Amino acid sequence: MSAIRLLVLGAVRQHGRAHGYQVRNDLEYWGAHEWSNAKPGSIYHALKQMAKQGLLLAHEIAPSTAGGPPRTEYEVTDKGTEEYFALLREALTTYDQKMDVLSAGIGFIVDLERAEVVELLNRRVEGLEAWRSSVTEYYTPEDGPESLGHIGEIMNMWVHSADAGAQWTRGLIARIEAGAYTFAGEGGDPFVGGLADGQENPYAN
Amino acid sequence: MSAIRLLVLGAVRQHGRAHGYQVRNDLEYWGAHEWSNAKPGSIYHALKQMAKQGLLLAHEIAPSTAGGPPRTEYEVTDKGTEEYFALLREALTTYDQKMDVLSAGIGFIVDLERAEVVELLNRRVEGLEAWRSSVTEYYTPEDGPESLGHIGEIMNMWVHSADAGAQWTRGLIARIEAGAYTFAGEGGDPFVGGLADGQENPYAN
DNA sequence: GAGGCCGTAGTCAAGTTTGACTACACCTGT
DNA sequence: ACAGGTGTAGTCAAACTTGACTACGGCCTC
Repeated sequence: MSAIRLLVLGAVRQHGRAHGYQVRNDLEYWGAHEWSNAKPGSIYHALKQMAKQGLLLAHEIAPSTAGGPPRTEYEVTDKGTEEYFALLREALTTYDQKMDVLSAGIGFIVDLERAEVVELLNRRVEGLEAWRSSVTEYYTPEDGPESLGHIGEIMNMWVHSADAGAQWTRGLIARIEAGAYTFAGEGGDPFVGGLADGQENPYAN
Repeated sequence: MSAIRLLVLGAVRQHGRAHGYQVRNDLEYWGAHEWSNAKPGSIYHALKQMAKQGLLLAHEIAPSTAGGPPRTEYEVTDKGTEEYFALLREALTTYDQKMDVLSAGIGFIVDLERAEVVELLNRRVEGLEAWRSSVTEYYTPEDGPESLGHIGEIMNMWVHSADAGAQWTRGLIARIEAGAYTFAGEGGDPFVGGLADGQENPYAN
């Protein structure tokens, strides 16, 4: 899974209804173009594709109010919402080393309830630990680690990075259990990481 | 940069002359299909593409000796060797979080000289540290980290992972400086992570 | 000895990603 | 008033990736 669908679905969902350029701006505001494949072409492609698959509803819209060509606005359908939450849960749970997907998941984490988030992250830690031991078994065979030569350093890096990932995840779990942030179903203002409609982007170049 | 070109160039280079299936097998032996995009289609595509670009020389070869369709053998050209070392150096130096590229670089690290490797890895650590401080400056603005809400956790993850990467790199540098492994220009058998011509792959499924 | 399976070697169409490009409207100075 | 810059919105071809598929020979088995 690539991060783009989750990012685009989440961005559209936060606006209720959004056109491509708005999504593109939101994602740039999050720095997503730096840690994921959220580039213009990919964003517009994802929008069209998901509209074709019924995850988004496309409204043809008259020429923009702010210059430029006419634009298409999108809305998330029920099916799209289902897909969104499936992707979000998967992003938080899977323990492979895809930083972009995990980052996207963290960005939308407050759309889930606190208890579920803790459970998903715990599953992530478990997966990471299981994977770690399967790797160390593989690269510490009876004939000793030297048999792998410098190739063993690759495994070493994986293990190191799995450990770091598990440690970070445990820290996040602790913060969340201690009451940090406001999650779904907890009243209060949900934190929205997007740009309001007229607000300018302070981080744009 | 994706890891595939480096992997394919390196694999062909180790054999001197290799056909696609051989490369595919080598990469599977290294587990590369698990941590990179080294899947059949990508491998054959990379071979053809690089042949078209003059990085590889393609020899049309008669029907295979072991059943199956006729095969094409490839050889790395001078231009390809240049590209190979450029990619290898870049893979070891750049500090972005692409595990697949770095893994591929580690796999071929002994094709460089020990002193250069240490220098490249030191550059990697420096880059990581510089990037870390630029991120922490960005997400600890004067109005405090709270302004970012849970989005700050994304930055936190990056920083955590940069720290882990730097720490692992320092460990590797120490092992290499202490004399581990045999590098280019040091005589001795270079460690070859490939399969010899008739050898079967013990890790194939 | 024929049918089926396995290993070898590679192809292909469909989908995705990339980065440069287009097209339009507003603003700004001269 | 109009040339050029800037911001808005999106398109496009080329490249890359994916995973399922083809095609062929040898081997086993009944």
